[in-house]
This record gives sequence, C-alpha cells and structure tokens, in this order.
Amino acid sequence: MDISTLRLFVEVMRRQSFTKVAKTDRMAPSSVSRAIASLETELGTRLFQRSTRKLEPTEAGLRYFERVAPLLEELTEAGMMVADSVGRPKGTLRVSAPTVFGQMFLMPVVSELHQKYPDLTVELLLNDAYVDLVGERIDVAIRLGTLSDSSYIARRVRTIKYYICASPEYLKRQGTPTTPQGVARHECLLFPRGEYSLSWLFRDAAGNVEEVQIRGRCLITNSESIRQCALSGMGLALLPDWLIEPDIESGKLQTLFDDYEVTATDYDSAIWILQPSRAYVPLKARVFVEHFLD
Amino acid sequence: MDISTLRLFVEVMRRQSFTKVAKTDRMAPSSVSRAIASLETELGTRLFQRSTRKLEPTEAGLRYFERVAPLLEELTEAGMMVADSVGRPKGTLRVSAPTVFGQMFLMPVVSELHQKYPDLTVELLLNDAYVDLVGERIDVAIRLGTLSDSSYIARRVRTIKYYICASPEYLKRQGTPTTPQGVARHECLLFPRGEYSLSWLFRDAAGNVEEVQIRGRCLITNSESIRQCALSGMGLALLPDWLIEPDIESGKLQTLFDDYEVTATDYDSAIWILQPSRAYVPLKARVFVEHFLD
DNA sequence: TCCATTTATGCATTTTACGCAAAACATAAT
DNA sequence: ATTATGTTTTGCGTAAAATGCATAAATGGA
Repeated sequence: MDISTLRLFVEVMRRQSFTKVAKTDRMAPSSVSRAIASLETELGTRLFQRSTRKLEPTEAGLRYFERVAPLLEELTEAGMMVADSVGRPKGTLRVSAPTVFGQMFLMPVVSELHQKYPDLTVELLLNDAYVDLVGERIDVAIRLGTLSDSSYIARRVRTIKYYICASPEYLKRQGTPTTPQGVARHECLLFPRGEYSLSWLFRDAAGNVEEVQIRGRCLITNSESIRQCALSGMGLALLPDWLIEPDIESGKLQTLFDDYEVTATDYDSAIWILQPSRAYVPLKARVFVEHFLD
Repeated sequence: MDISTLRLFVEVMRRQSFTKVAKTDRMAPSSVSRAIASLETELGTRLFQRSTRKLEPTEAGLRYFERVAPLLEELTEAGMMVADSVGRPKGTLRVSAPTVFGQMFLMPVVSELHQKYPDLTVELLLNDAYVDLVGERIDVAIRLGTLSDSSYIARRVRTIKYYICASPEYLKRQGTPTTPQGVARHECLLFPRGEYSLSWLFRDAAGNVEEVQIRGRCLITNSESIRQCALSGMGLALLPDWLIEPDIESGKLQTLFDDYEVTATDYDSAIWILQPSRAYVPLKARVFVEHFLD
C-alpha cells in the first residue's frame, strides 16, 4: 500500500470527487479511480458508494477516514521532524496572506528566504477570502483585523493604527476638517464591510469616544483601490498604517487627526500570524516567521 | 513512499540488520538496502550509520522510529477495523502458545475456525520460550503458570490443578505413598525450573502447608517428556490437569493426594489468555478467544 | 429521451521494482 | 600483515506495475 494512495483517499473524502482531486493533483481521473479501488480490495471493503453523479462515503469509509487522516498528518510531521534535523529548512512552505499585504511585505521575505535556503520552496497564496489552514495544508498565515475562529496558534504581531488621510491637493481644494464632526461634511471613501462602517469612531487622548456619521458615494471592498482613490484626490479615506506609510513619507497622502484613535469598527485591529496547531512546528515555518518579524 | 518501506525501516530498527530482515521477509538484502536508501533520500537524512559489520541508528533515525512505529500500528489497526466491518474475520491471525498445550487444545480450535471462516489464516506459533507479543505481532497468546510481564491485556481462564501421578504398574511395584512425607522415599520425575522445584508443597483442606523434599534422578525441562516417563512407570510426577486428563480417564495414570493442593512453586498457576493492549481488538482475535473458551 | 458529467476499463507505453551476481568493505582471526 | 567472513551496496537484465489516453458505461437532470 502506498502512502500517496492514502493521501488520495483522504483528499477524495474531503473533496467528494475523483475528478476534482485528480485535477489538483495533476493526474488522470482513472488513476484516482484505480487507487481507491486498490485500497478497497486491500481492505476488503468498499470505501465509497459511487455512481456517475454521486460519490458517497461508506460507513466503513468514514470510519477509516477518521482514523487515517490524523495518522497521515502525524506521519508528515514525523518526516519533517527528521528532515529538519539536518539544520537547513527544505521542502515546500505554504503561506497564506491578504493580497495587498502579501505583495508589500511578504515578497521581500520570500526572496530573502529563497536566497538563504536554496532547498526551500515557498508557495505564497494571496487571497482575501477565508481559507482553512489544515484543509489547505497552510503552514503560516497572516491575518489582519480581528480573529474569528481560533483553533490555530495565533500570535499578535502589532496593533494596526488607522489613519484618516487624503491627498494634499484634495485638502487644499475642499479644506481640512479640524473637528471629528467636520469630517461629516466631507466626501469619504468607504469600505463597506457588512453592516457597520457607515460611521467612524474617534477616541481622543482622554478616552472619550465620538461617533461621526460618514457620507460618501464611493464604496469599494478593496483597501488598495480606496488608497488609489485617495491618492487621486477623491476624498477622505480611513486606511491602515501599513498600507499608506510610503505615501505619507513621500507626501502623497496627508494624515488627519493623528492624536485620535480612529476606527471603522469598535474592535481593535491587529496583524496576526497564524499557524495550524500541531505537535511539531516545522523548521521552515519557524524560519519564515523569524524573517517576517525581522 | 510505500508503507511497506516504513515497515521495513521499523523492522530493521528492531533487528539491527538488513539481511536478517530480508530473510524473514523473504526478499533480497539488496531490496532492503534500496528501500532504506530511498527512504533516506526522501527524508533528506541518513537513518542508519552503517558499515559492513555494524548497523547503528542515526539520531534522526531513532527519532523517526519512535514516531513512526506507533503510527504503523495504528494504521494496521484502522485497516483491520474497516475490514472487520464486513462481519467475517479474515486475514492472518498469529497465535502463540506453549508447544504441548497448543497441540492438545489449539489444533481443534484452528481447524474449527478454518472451516467456519474460509478467509481466515491462522499461524500457530508453538514454542515455550518467551515471546514479545508486539514485536512478533502476535494477536493472541496462551500462557501457563504465573504472569511475569503484563503490559498486555491478560484474562485468566482457569486455575491449573497439579496432580501427583504415576502409572498403576509403578504403584503396584513400589507401593502407594499415603502421607506427603511418604513421597520423599519415591523416585520422582522433576521439572527443574530454575532455583525451586526440588520440593513439593502440599496444602490440605484445612490450609496447612507441608513442604516435602523431593528426590529424583530424572530431570527434564519438558512436561510432555515427564508425562511419557510417568506413563512408562519411571516414578511419581507432578503434572498439570490439562496434560494428563486423558491418561487419568483411560486409567494409564493414577492420581494421588487428590484432596491436597500440590504445587512445585508457591505461586498459584493458571491458564491465561494474553492480548497486546491496543485500542481496537480485531475481530479475528475476538473470534479465536471465543472459540477457545468454547 | 437525450445530454452532460463522472467513474471505470482496455490498451500501449513508460517507469519502476526485483533478484541475482559480483563488488566493496569493515572487522575479526590467524 | 594478511586472510577470512559476513554484510551492505551496486550493476544489470528481466519482470511487473503504474500511468495516461481513449473510450465505454452509467446516471441523474433537462
């Protein structure tokens, strides 16, 4: 019995399709079919009840899956453990991160790692949708904002400070608001995340919170695009420090209300490093986190 | 990576030799060598430091072994679990038992199982030396006497009663002893187990214990041979009930001191069923135990 | 009834595994 | 030192198995 056969079995269980698994594993569907069939004859039981349109795990298949899947996890862990004993990270590291953040801060880390460790391959999965770390076999993930699920090991890197900002050209044209309530009279670039974010919260040094209703005709669910709009003088925007720091330094954006703490949500926002909780954290993951934190 | 490769690795770790493993697995030593080599390249580390005369596990090899060996156990367990879900026992059952006991009581069980379950193979390992259940992958073992090690699941079947016995011809010729001390004047057939057994202990109905020094010029470490000697009228023998029951019924042997409890050791002796302690006891093992207990 | 989709199978090709023989090699004995 | 011995490794030819493609079969929905 081959371990790759067992991995295929687990994948088919997860994806509920031979062809899908075959596609992502770059093999012929017939190979998957044959692999499962061989496993079935070896075990002496049918693992899936399958027709051309449906693929349904057998009772026995489910039980086998529940026992085998964690064993495969541990097996790869054990393999990585001994592989790491040579001292140099190797193999493939899968990193998940928000698109823009990854482009800005992870690309340098990746190239650095590539230079330093020639046996290491890095897969950078940049997308802003939720991804299941264990399901997608992610080693390290960067998350922004507040964490929802946390069956993972989470490490808070730092708090994100949000700035109200605009281009100097816009401020010269429309004037610079001096009080929080003054913002309400400005055109604002909004990130419509669900229910809230039609108001911004201003917390002054004394801790007093003031909520200001926001007006704006441009709502985009992509902070990079909002930044572009702000740069072109379309209005005020509330953007995270990491995104606009270069623009502030170059003077292309100007920040307002620096001595306030401004947020669109009432949660505090941070940069997080997530890792799937497992007994052994592979060297490649440790090295990546190290380099990311500088 | 093949699971059989991992099994080979574990076996080599246990046996500390490529050739020995190859021999018991009926394959060429070169195949073992290549299997280990492939595993090493896959992991990127050397697992054994080997010369032509020595085979020494690497630090990494030892760590890998410690993690992988139990995983393989669990993997086979999982396989058996689903295989058992079809209801009929199948595969190979490995049973260990003392030689004579096995010949007398296990052969019928085996043939019964063979008839009832055509997909079941039984390996009956009859030897009187100590065997390591997990190392030898034994499913069920029958042990007689007192248990020493017990990291296993032990089940006491029944107490063994020992009888002083002799052939009628011998008793007619030499006379029948009527008191325990009378035994001392007889020629006795002895089983020299280590230090003790040069005296027999008589416990009467009231619980009083009397120790009698035994004299005998025939010492054999095989109870079946002692039985043969007793049958041929060479003297008194202390033998377990299960061994001489047919002889008693047929009248070829006659028992003495039936209302005493006679032993050669001060421990009480019993028939035990042992099973390696594991999360899942395979159906074939359960069925064997059932049939053995009638 | 037909269509779209998915699994299974036949077949040809490539790849891999296997065992034998011989070599390489380290240790023990002479 | 030299030989002897048992063990791992390698070369090589054969055998077996895996793979992909093309195609068939089957099924549920339009």
